[in-house]
Amino acid sequence: MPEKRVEERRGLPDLPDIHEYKTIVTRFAPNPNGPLHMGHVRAALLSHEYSRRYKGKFILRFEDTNPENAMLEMYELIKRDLRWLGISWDEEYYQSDRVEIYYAHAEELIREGKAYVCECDVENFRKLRDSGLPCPCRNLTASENLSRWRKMLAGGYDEGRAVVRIKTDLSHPNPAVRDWPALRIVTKSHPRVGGKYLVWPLYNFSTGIDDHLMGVTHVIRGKEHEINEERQRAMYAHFGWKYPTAVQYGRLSMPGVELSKTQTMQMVRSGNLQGFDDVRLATIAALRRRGFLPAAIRQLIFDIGLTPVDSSLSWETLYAYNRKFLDPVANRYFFVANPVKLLVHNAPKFKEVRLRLHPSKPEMGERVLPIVIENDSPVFYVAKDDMATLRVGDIFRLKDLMNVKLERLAPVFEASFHSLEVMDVPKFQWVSAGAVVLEVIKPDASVETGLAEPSVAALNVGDIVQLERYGFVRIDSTSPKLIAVYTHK
RNA sequence: GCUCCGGUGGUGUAGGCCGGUCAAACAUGCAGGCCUCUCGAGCCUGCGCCCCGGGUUCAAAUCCCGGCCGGAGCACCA
Repeated sequence: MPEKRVEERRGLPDLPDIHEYKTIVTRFAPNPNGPLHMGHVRAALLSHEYSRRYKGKFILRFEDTNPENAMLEMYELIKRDLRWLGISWDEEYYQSDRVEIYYAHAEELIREGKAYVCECDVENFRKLRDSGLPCPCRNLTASENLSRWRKMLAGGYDEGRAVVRIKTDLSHPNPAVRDWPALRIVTKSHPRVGGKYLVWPLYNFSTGIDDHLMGVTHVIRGKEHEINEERQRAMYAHFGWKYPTAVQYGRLSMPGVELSKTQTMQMVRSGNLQGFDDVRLATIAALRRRGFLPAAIRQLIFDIGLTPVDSSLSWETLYAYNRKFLDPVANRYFFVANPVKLLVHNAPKFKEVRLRLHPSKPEMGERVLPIVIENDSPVFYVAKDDMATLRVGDIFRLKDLMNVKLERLAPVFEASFHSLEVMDVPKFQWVSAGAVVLEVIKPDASVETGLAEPSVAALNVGDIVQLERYGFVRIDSTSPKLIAVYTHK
């Protein structure tokens, strides 16, 4: 019993009002106008997790009611990202397939005098709204509004000339919720449904209606939606619906990382970034490419939890979480960045050495590092930076092999054999025969080239390994060149 | 400017609704040690926090008021 308490403390808190509903229903409702990033994933993971905890239902709903920015390729990318994160959904909807439903509800409100078609110039409307006054259209009869509505649907208005507004209390303290717009005219063709519709619902209208129709019980969303909740509540009152339980969380930021979708899209288009999975981004696609594990991202998001306070997340924290999951499963290999040649004289003529793939898990197997011998001396490549720490006469160890004494720095590094047994001297990774060229893309998108031990050539794209004393790395491509992406230390 | 919301170690969270058991917990970070043929992992020790000021109370991180600071929104985007 006491242990259970501790368990519960460490996990997510319970959702409010869970006993008011027989089945808990949550949803994730992305706009397919850009790639998913850490900020979105928070809503997705939390919503999904709660639906599973309470054995409820989880809905994926694409909110693509703005033909101006919906992107066809994003639907699949988003689904792929979600699946990768371990998220499965029970129902899948596209708002662009539900336009008729929104029309029916709009018409109902208009007929009942709870909404009206406004032909006012936006600026005039705002002026009136801000002083709490109705615009001329508001007082039209229901039948006048109905004919305006039919005119809208029939294409009788140009873009921007008419909008359906939901009536609210004009004295609401926040002008932004007064008579908010629910549907507008967009002539641009929609990437999924083409030019089928001219009238498109705005966010609050379609989201509000869908949440009710789909039986959503808990809406988990960022606090930037607080005002939207108020707007939607006004509409729910018109329909006589009960508003779901809303939970909001604060903004998630990552210092030095661009999370904004519009900014990201711009940089991708302008060529400043190489794609949605550019290593400098915190999109899910980029994190996957860099070698982050879904489990690490899930754990981190759950630990951040549901607070309404803003939180800023550093890469360091992300690294720490990922390392915890990666370290036990990643194979180890030798890699030397910026290699320099090293000759060792008078050394035993080893042809190869067998090493564990994981230092504390012999069951993971071994790999072989062959050694080439030229003119009676074994030849190695070691990292330039490592050699820079030494002076002539210093003793160092070629890790897992032998200790040597540095004899001369030029024209090539030369050392003499010292001993075999492990000594308390610097230990450097090395490669020799069969080493393969490996390019590593660093987090700032720069590239470092080096030599990796032969076994690295047999790795597959997607494998995440540790290059000892260098860092974790995910194999990004194997041909024509062997390229890895640096994950973190 | 207006309307909301929030402020716990460097960072991320727990605790706050139901004041005392909170000179405050966990993770990460940083410092040191142990271990290890990796500058990784693991283990141990240490550092470090209740925004400020009043009030209520025997007692406040927790309740109230004020201030300061931060955030969100004020789109015919989502």
